[in-house]
Amino acid sequence: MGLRERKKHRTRLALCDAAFELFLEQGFESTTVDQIAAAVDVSPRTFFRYFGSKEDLALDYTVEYDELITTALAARPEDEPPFQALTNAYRTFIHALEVGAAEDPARFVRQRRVIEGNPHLMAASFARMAETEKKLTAEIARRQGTDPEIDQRPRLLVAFITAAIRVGSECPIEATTSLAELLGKMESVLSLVEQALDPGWCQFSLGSSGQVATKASSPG
Amino acid sequence: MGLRERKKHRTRLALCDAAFELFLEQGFESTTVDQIAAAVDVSPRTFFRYFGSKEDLALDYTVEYDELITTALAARPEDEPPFQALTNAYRTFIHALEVGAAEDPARFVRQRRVIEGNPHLMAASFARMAETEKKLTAEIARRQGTDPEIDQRPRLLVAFITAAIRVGSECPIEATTSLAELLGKMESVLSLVEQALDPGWCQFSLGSSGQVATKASSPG
DNA sequence: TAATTTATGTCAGTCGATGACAGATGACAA
DNA sequence: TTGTCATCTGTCATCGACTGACATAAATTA
Repeated sequence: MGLRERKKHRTRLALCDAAFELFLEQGFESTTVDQIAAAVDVSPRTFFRYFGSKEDLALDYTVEYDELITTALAARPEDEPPFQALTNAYRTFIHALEVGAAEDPARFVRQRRVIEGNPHLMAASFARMAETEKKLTAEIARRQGTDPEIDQRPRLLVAFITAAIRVGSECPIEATTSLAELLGKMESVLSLVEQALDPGWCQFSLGSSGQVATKASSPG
Repeated sequence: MGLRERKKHRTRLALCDAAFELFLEQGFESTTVDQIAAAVDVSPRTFFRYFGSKEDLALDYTVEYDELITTALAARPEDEPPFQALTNAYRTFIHALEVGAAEDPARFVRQRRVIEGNPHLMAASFARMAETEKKLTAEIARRQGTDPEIDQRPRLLVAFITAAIRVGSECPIEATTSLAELLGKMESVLSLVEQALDPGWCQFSLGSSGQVATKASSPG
């Protein structure tokens, strides 16, 4: 890796660090891009060459987590039933979080706290989740051999799982939550989902019941 | 109602109409507040006296729907099991949509299309849903006599229902979907949820199994 | 009609974000 | 080492969303 690339990498990290420090100190909204840029001693214009927006910076790490889940699902055996494949992918995700946080255990919690402290960031993170949902749905539908545009079950099943992820990674702003606590909560919510869903339904496949109830009107 | 109030009401409607017309014509992002204000012949500053933001206008109607669901839940009999209460509240919502759309059947679909055509609006609408979730969760927890901070089941159950609402009201941008089609989809997704969830789990109440698995660490 | 309240317009300014151009700096070949 | 080239960066100008302050115009009430 050349000097140029190393420098870029360093600036990017510096911007992230400075930004999150300021966010935690004075909030997301009241931290200006100018402040962040000044803290790293680059021009505000340069900031936008590294991150498309202030929001992009705050949600930067979520991208890698989304990728983590989608690839984890892709790695599950083809014949694994949809629900098991999804929950296992989620477990892989939790585990990756545990491992990846070795250097800085508070990082994930810190980031979640910044996000949950700001409605705009919450909103944006939901929207990203929606993108991930699309990918997961496509993969489940492919495995089951159904068309996700017609059969709503893959879509709904994925929505259940991501609902669990959301609930599991909620992180009250007041109380000082540790990563261990948060991971524990994620595990427990995951097991709640496993209790909640009808195991028969979750093993739906092409031709099983429930297939029809999707399009209301006749096709033209 | 005095002249002043009537005038205000009229301006508000005019702003909404003009805005949505422009949104559908040229997109949400590329429609400026100045354009909307000009179309109604008010100053841009006045626009912001009616709506906190351009986004607020686009999501204006969602507020009333959120209220609809929460009050529908509150109206369910106290002894109705949580899941039934939620699904019935959702049915009430669908029905209200059907009735309320009598004058302008395309309105709901039009609004959904504007929202789903723009990531920012999608994001914001998720965030509002999250607020509604909080209220619903509080109500379910109250009925079941559990603490939503400790027992994650009300939270998760509500998240399932709102997941269903999200999936049900998704409205592909390309295809021209009618309100009837959309309502039909909502109904069918609702019945899918009823099939998917374990009826036993959904009747959880204080002291039933599943209660413990929520907090990971010891209580201090 | 006079006094009071309230909605609106104007103006100035902040902040996020983008395009255009010029200068600085690292990469690479001769 | 030197010169060329690609790329990074700063500066400047600009747009659009949004806000506070103040003055004016209109509606409400006495």
